[in-house]
Amino acid sequence: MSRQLEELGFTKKTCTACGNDFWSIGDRATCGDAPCDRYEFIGNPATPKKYDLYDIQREFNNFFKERGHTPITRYPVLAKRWRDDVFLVGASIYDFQPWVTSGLVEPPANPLVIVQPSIRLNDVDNVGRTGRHMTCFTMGAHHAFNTFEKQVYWKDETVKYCHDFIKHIGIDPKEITYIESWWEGGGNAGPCYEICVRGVELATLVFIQYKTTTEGLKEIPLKIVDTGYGLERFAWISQGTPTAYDASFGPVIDQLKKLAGIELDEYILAENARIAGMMDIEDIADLKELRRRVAERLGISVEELRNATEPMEAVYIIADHTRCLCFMIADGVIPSNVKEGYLARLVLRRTIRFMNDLEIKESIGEIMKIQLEFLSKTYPEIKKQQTHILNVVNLEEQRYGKTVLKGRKLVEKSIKDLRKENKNEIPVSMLIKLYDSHGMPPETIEEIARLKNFKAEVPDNFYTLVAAEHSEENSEKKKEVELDFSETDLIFYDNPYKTEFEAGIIGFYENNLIIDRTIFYPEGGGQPSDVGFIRVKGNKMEKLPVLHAEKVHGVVLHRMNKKDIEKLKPYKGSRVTGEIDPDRRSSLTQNHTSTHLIVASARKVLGSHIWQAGAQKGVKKSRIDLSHYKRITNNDIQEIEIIANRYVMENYPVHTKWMDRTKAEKKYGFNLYQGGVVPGANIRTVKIDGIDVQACAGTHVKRTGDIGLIKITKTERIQDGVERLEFSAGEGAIKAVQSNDNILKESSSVFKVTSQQLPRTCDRFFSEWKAFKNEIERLKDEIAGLKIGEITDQAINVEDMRVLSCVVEADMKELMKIATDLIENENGMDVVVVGNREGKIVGASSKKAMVIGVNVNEIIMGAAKILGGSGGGRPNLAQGAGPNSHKIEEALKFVINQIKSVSR
RNA sequence: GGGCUGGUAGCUCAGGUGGUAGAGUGUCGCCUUGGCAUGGCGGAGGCCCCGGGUUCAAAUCCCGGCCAGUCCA
Repeated sequence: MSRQLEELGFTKKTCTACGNDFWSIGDRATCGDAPCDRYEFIGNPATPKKYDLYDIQREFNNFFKERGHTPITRYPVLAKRWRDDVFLVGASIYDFQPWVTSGLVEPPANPLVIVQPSIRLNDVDNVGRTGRHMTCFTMGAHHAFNTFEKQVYWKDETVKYCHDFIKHIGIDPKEITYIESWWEGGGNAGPCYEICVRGVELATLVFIQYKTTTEGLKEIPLKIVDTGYGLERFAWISQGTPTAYDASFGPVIDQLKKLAGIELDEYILAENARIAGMMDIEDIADLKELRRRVAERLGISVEELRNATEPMEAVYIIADHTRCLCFMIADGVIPSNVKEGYLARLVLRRTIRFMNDLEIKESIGEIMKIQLEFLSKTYPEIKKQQTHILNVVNLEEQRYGKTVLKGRKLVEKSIKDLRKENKNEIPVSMLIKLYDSHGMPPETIEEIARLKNFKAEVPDNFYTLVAAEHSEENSEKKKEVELDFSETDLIFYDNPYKTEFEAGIIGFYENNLIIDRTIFYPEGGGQPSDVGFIRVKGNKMEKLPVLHAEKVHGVVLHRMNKKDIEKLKPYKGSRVTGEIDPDRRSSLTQNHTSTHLIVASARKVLGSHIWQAGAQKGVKKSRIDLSHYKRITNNDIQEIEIIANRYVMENYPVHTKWMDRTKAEKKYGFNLYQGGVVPGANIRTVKIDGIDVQACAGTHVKRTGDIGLIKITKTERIQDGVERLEFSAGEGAIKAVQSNDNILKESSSVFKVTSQQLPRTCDRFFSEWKAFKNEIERLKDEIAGLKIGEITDQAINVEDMRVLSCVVEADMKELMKIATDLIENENGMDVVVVGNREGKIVGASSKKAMVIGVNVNEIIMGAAKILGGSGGGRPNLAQGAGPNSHKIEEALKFVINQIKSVSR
């Protein structure tokens, strides 16, 4: 590891401050990294020439291109495009994991150079405040992938390249230190050098040679040079600006300053960045400490410092976040409440909050335009997505507005409720609840409370407390099945329409038969397995059903009934014939090709951001999940349906072809992985000319015309940002249409109208029904009034109360009306209890009766007990019922007796 | 994928512990005024999201579903 450095005149030393080993030219006590050394470049650039971020990117690319590296265009920041273990690209090496780094797939070039925008959100709180943290940064990297057969270059050359590049841009080698360290990440590990100049770490050179596993480090067949140059830092050190932000996106900051009407205090910023550089900032407590130290150094109070710096920091945060959002959304992230979409929403809402702090009147779309304008010069692909980005951002802003408005009302109500309880502070538990369930940022709650002269204190560890609310769930890990069989030959690929075949039995695993070749499609890629039969060749044995097929490490397991497996066991090594259910296969095939057509149509109708987020094919119906930032309207669905069916009618051939993964990616891009990330060095491409290409292992029709008909039957919002379409293909589609037809016919026959008239008829019936309902209500009221006249003379006097207790021909509703009317309408009644022949009773009482001590609910309860049921209600109005309706007179007598006993 | 909210009049929302569905706003009519702004009075407008269950009784309690919001991985 050291030969090259020695050759360059470096010697190894130990840092007197941190104890790490490092290399440098000449005498030196400290390692060159913060906090052992402080920033020495602010206001004092380390290079003779000033580089902006674009200059340094070009310089970096050209430097390595001239030295035999092939430049590769950047990958999308949405890592999901080719891998399913992380959401976003956090470093250039993510582009090549796991296929290239595992040695399975050839790299796109070797050696290569790439300038990769990368996103890391774990330090989002530090952004804008430390002068160096960003959510989105540009990682320059040169990579070499060394295999046993092909050695490209390793440590010595890497160090030399790095050294030469730093020298090339004009930094004095005496200022460079190489700190020896160890690196781990993304499932790989190896020794590394951290390269520092004037207190700032500019690059890391990693020599990956291990895989990190639960059992520890495992050597991998490849030796990978993984370098990472923080290009923003290079721009910063070359310009000597107070912060890395000014150096990286100064023009955006200038415009934001104008909009917000603020000036930056370069002196404070520089001092802040210098001190921040000395600190390892991880949480809010660290940030507070940073403020304290900066204030002390400047000789002002923390309060004064905060007032001075917060607006500047907000500008930096907005500039940083909008840049991050541009990449995210341009590359296909749709803001939502889950996964990477949630991360985008988080950043977006944070941006809006800081815009509000600065009282910027413009919408976030306007701010994004500034950023887009700036980025478009370097990234034309972002410019292309401008309309889409602005659509998404504007919609999100509206949504956030609604959320905050709702939350604000909730907070105001909560304060009101708390005041009633004589409290003057919002408890932390409520802050957590408001944030967790309603998305109210605690700072916003604090602000509202302050306006209402109410207290609310957000603890420093607020987000830790929120996290504690969420109990940990443990994910079950699937048991790895170890099989010692050679891979099964999948003959359905060569002969997709074949339904019978012959093969040899090579073994058994649990309830599964293993044969050397098969036409059974094993479940995968959202396509269910084939089913069918197997029989021993030339034997009189009956056909044995195959229930299911799945592929484990290339071996297809044919699941069968246990008794059938036992029957087959003696025939190991024999030949078998097999057949699959042809109708099932043909339906699944039609359904599968249809998914490709529907996704392609959806992209056409809704935009190129449409991405398949999952799919499940079936015989009768299938479904696909599409990423889209709003609900798909019925109009859109119908248009998608028409285009998909047009593709069918135009009868395109469907080409399938096995291709080298890297070559396929180069040719078709990541749209290949629309249907999900597929494994392996070689991938099978399914191409419908001019419409769609996907990496797909499923079975497909020869020509789109074979599908027959595609019918989208249902849409459903399965998540924010993901819409599910259900559809049927071929005969299934016809059946779906017929079933809709039946529903229509059945419904219209109920009304005895044609189906064309159905909507109008339904509407008419419904409004008539409502009108009748109201009419009945009114009539019951009237009837109750009439019945009152018939019974008032049955009232008796108990002490000085008028009491009525009798049977009336009336239903529950009428009984209620009678009882309440008699009490309320100044008939002089004090207690009324009425019952009917069905065993229902209702009682009501006047205030006077209640003062005397008559509680109708208790009386009714007792009376209902006589009826064999129960009842209750409020002291002035109660109801009850029971099955022994013939005892109604007895119950009513009981009522009188009760009132008498109470009034005495 | 998991957790937590919510779904009631056209709109915004109330409805401790099951017991006659409410307010504000809008709408319509009448009154006040020379007319308007306004003010007063009155009316209409509810499958209390859907489907089960518990109960004498469910907007309310329980289970399932649909829709929306939100936090976390």
